[in-house]
Amino acid sequence: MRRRLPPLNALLAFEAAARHENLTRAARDLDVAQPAITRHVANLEDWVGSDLFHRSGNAVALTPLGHELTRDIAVAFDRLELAFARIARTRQNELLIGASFGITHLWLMPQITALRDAAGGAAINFVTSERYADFEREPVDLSIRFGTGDWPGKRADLLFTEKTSIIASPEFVTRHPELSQPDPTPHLRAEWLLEHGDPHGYGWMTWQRWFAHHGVPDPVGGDLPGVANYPTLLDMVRCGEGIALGYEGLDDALVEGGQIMRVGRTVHRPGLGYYLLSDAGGGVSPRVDELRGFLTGSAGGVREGG
Amino acid sequence: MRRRLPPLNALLAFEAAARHENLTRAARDLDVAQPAITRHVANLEDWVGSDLFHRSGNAVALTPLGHELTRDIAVAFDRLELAFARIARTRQNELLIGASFGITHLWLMPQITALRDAAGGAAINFVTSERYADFEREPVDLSIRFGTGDWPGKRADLLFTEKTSIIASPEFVTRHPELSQPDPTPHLRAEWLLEHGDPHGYGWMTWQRWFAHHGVPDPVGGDLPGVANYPTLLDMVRCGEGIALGYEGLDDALVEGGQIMRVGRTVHRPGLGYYLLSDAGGGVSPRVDELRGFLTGSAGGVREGG
DNA sequence: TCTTAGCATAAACTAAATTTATGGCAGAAT
DNA sequence: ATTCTGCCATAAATTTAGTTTATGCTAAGA
Repeated sequence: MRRRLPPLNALLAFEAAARHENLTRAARDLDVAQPAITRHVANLEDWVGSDLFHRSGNAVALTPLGHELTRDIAVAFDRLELAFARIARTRQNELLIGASFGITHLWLMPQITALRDAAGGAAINFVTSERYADFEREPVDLSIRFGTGDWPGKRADLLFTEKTSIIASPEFVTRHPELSQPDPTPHLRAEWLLEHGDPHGYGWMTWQRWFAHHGVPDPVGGDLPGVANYPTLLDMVRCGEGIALGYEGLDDALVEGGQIMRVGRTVHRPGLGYYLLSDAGGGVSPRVDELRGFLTGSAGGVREGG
Repeated sequence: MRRRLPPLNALLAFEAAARHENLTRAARDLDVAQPAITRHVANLEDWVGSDLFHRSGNAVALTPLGHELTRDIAVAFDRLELAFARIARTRQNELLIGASFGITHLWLMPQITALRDAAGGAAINFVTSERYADFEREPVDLSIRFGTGDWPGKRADLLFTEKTSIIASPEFVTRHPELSQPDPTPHLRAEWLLEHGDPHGYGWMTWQRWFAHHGVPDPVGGDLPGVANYPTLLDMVRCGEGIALGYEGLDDALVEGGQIMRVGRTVHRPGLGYYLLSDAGGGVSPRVDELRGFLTGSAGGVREGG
């Protein structure tokens, strides 16, 4: 198994040149003289066998091929940077966890003390974002994501499977008796619906999907304006501003406290749920293993379909 | 935005050394003398600030840190290799599509001629595997995967949302009248059930999930032995060897031909489905764009919830 | 037309990578 | 025990790849 790779330093120079679309600036960026870049780029073009830049006298512009390569090279370099950034943090006994606002505030924060204990002295930091792609850009040791469990190259441990139901404040339900029917879905009105923002790409349950699943025509024409994060959404429901889709595991505290209630039948989409992602290899930092064990245990050791 | 990366050639040497856990063989692998490797590894260890190998006189063994780094570095190099492999194929006017056996045989092959036309002269090749992770190891231009649409760094176009139902041969149904009931799920017997192999990780509908979704106790204790691929599964159902879960879009031909029939209610898990994956940047090869356009169109231009 | 920004080329130079040569350590074989 | 073998480390010599300095050319803008 012998690798077939171009000269790596040429890649570095090319990537910088592509980033700036300007060889001189790339040279400044990398702290070398301009002809060094010229040479590296020419070298790479030679290796590839095609031009990566169009030349027009005093300027360069990426060819389509150059564009494609740049993306792939940048991704590879990003990975390397991340890997080294993460081990640097590990040696400082820090742990970074990535999760959405909802998971962070509604599930991680309430058990923060136990979490710190489980991490055995490591400092735990969070990076919260509604865009899971962001976790690929941070040196996270663990992250929590919604999906099917299919993340190539990652270990994925199931935390909870998705179980959703309509949630509303008790006042809202008494004001609208149709919500107390066995299946309130056909009676929902567009103006009641509150949505968690831009979740289509992750397969989260949306109102659109809710109606599709129930075979009921969607009372909303297109997309609903989304609330920025899930805790805010729950707050709005609590205050009676409308109804939303509640996730078991995230709305439990409010339900048990009687501030919101679930109406109608709970929908279970088995195969979908929140997963705890970590590095596939495992065994790197015992801290990570401990924390993973604690978190999966804390989720109730839920098994699929359970 | 200045990158903070270790000397790249040192990474190359280290990765080879780690792969072999033997500096001498790494040197042979890279066609250099052994001390070159020693030097590079020492160099990298210096940069990182920790040992990556344990030394014991005449042998080396990776430290945990070394292991972790190796994985990450290898992934990054794999990406680079793939990127260059792909552009090499592109220049030979070849297109590579990755898909499961089921998708390949039941959906792509029947429209192969149109496909070739859409690709405008490019040679189309397929890599079929039931393990989606394999597509990360091949220089595919397009791939078809089941999931939520959340693939960071990739463009994902929805082909079909998941709609599943129980399928059986007409003979099987007449032999077992309970299958003709409005909801046959509670009456299914464990010995009838045929399963598509090892699909848990992708969120595919399995019998376990089917029963969980219907709130019916699973008649099977644990896992069912899986049939290796979906076309075979359909064949077995057609021959009356049992019943299975049929995917709309894949079993259509057999259903329309009357060789199998769907019984009971179709389950729609909106948010899950087959997606066409391509490079996020786009615009690289016009062939790819054309083919993507053709395929999404061929899937009926299904929109979510439709 | 002149100026400016930017790339290419050539030749000189430098530093980094590599090799050759050698020594030492550990485990296997005698 | 002793020898042999495989393997890593170190040092000094050497090569090559990367880099710089110097310069010329091109196109766009003042």
